[in-house]
Amino acid sequence: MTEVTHQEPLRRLPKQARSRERFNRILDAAAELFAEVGYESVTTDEIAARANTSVGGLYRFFPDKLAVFHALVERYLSQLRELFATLYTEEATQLPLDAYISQAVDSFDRFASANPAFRTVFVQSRLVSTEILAMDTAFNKEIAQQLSAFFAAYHPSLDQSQTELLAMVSVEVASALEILSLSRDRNFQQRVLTETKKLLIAYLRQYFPD
Amino acid sequence: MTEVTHQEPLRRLPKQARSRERFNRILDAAAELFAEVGYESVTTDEIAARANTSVGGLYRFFPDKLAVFHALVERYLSQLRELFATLYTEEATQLPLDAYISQAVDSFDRFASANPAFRTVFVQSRLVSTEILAMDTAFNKEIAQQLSAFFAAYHPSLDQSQTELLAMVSVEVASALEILSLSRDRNFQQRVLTETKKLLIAYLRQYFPD
Amino acid sequence: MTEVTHQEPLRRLPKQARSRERFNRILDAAAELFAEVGYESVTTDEIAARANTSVGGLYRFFPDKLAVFHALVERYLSQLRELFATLYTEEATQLPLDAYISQAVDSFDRFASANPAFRTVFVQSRLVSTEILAMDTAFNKEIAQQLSAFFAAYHPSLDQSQTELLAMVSVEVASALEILSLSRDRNFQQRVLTETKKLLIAYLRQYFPD
Amino acid sequence: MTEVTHQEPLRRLPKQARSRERFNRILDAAAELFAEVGYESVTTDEIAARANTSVGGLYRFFPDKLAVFHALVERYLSQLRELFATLYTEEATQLPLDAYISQAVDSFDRFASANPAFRTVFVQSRLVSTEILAMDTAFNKEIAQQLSAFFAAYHPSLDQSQTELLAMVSVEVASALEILSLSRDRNFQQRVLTETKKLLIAYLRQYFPD
DNA sequence: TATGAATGAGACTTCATTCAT
DNA sequence: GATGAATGAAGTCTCATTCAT
Repeated sequence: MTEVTHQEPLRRLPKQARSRERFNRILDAAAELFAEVGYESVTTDEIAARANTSVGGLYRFFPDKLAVFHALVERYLSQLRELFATLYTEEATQLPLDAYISQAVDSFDRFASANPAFRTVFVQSRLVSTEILAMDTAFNKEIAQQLSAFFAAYHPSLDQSQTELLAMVSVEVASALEILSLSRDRNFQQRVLTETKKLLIAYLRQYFPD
Repeated sequence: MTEVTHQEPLRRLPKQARSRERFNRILDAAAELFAEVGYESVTTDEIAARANTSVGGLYRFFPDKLAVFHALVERYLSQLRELFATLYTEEATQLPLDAYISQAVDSFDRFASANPAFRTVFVQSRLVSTEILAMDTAFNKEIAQQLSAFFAAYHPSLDQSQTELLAMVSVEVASALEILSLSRDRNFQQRVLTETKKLLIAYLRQYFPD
Repeated sequence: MTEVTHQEPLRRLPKQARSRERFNRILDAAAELFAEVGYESVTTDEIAARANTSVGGLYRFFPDKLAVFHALVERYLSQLRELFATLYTEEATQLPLDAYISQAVDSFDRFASANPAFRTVFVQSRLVSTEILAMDTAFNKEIAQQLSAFFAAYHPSLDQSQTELLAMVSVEVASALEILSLSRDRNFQQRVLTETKKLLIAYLRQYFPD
Repeated sequence: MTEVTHQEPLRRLPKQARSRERFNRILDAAAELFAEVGYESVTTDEIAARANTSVGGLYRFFPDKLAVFHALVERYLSQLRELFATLYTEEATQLPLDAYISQAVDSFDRFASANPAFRTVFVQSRLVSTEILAMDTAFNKEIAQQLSAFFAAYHPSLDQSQTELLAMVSVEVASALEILSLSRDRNFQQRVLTETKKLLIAYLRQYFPD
């Protein structure tokens, strides 16, 4: 934990295609490395090298190493926000619970498979900076509230604290099993996915009998 | 990640009561600090200071910083092994599923509450050294096999790969929800504990209808 | 101190009016910045920016950062040479000592006031490069010799080593008091100027009684 | 100019003889190097090497490079304060002006000869940090006020602003000529010293005729 | 020709580890 | 055996200089 507060998150937001591409290459490289050996053990030189740039290139975009992590988390967050937005639509509320859960778990799986470093990076948030921990916490609250509102639509008589609890538990479980699934081959992944759905359905059916 | 392979895990296993006590004080200090700021960010001076020793004192027991982490994980592991041993007994097999799960979740909760740094430390294993990752993986496999054998006793017709999957999923879910529970006050912890039991029971009942 | 010896002092002496102007703008910017924060702390980017050019523009005229300092010192030197040339004329020798000193101190004050960075830049010469130190030393010797010749004209019986010493002391004192004067408001500057004249007159009158 | 404000001037004030000696060796090495190539061009590695330590050793005493400069200036300042304290005594006021000036110039010369880096270091104060500039300014004011009080004792009818001006001019001139003297061999130094006395006496006699 | 993005050497600083006391 | 001062490798970041556009 080097710095706790952190101004000036980015040195410049790249507009040119060329710059934008390098910016994202750096974030991709950082994601891999952070997931492989952890934030502190990654050197800025390594990030730059894996992104096919020089350190100087990295520091053109980011004021310091922490800002790279910060930007990476923000990129994940905005992608996830988008993902969840597509899940909580009008029509979704009309689906039977089984179908809805199945679809949600599949969506999340697609995201996590496409972003293998995602979870490992998030798990480090707490340790990297309190500001990033706050981002993470705020995001989780946001998602849980969205999902909670969704549950409330299914079963309006449940009180809010109860739907929020269900939401948190569901998200937590889905995330944990997603990581487990990613630890092995594709066949294993499929089997875990199936169990995740069975588990969530069995659990939530108790609250939403229809 | 400083070193990946690692000989000579301990300089000496302290036999004298005095030594033994200091050894444990160092591990306690390390657990707190690793959980607070992460392995790489903790300095050996800090560990020693919090354990009321000097760096030199630390290096009397541990050949290097990694060995401290290693020893800490081993201490957790042996405690957990003990815990699980009390759970998989002859009599346990006689209990109804509900009662058994409830008891197991409570046991695990007691352990985790008593060892607040436990999970945060484990989460870092992967990143700290491949050797420790291996320890962790081996341990999880061991636990899952024990639990899997247990499940097989409940329902002998399930094949092994299936009981192992159930075991892994159950352990993963229980762990994740335990962390979630520890993130807030005691009231929240109780509510999450209750949900954990409901969730596991609903899930496993599908496989063990009786 | 990056480089100590230094070839190729300038990339090209600009002839075009446009170029000439940019060249001087760079030197002006550099003078300000060197005086504000010192040679090493100034970046070539800052010089270029204050001169309303780009780094590339700067490197079109100067092979490296040191050359900028070098050129700046040379510009000051040639201005000073001109100044002193107007002071050591035939007619000057005819003036009474008081009048002559008064006029010389006033001239020097006009120059220093018009070039506020001048002294701060010179003070750094020693530290920036031995070549520039040499320039500075050579110049001081040159001035002292001119002044010494002048003194000899006033009082032919003094030996050369003595007139040279008088010259060096006089120049040194005038310079030091000029800096002192520049450290405050215009009123203070006037008072110091008056003291400078009184001091030099009192001192030199001992050698040139008439 | 790296830092402008600066907390925590020293990491630890060495009490043990061993430490104290190393502390002073570092300051001596720093003085030489700062005088040779300037604050920014000196590396902490060089300082440590010339002081026969390692960088780490340096950082045991000083939180950063600036603190070394700071401590060096403070050491000079306290030595100078002592020096001036011995000059402005009761008895001194009884001496004839000539004798007093001669003695003061000699004292200052002894100090400057024994601390060859002194003036070059001071000249850089302005550029290194505003805090150090402030120290320097405050010290000069202090000295000028002491000397001014002394002059007032010689000639009570002069107003304060006038005695202060005389004091500043005298100190400035003495310093400048001291540097000039140090630029050559011992014979030259003696000759400049003699001129310094003649100059100050001639100048001040105008104000203190007796 | 002018621009400013890219490079990478090198500076400052930390901290794991050793070892004299 | 215990202490904590000393060492120096290694990491983060800056900035002089180059060069593609």
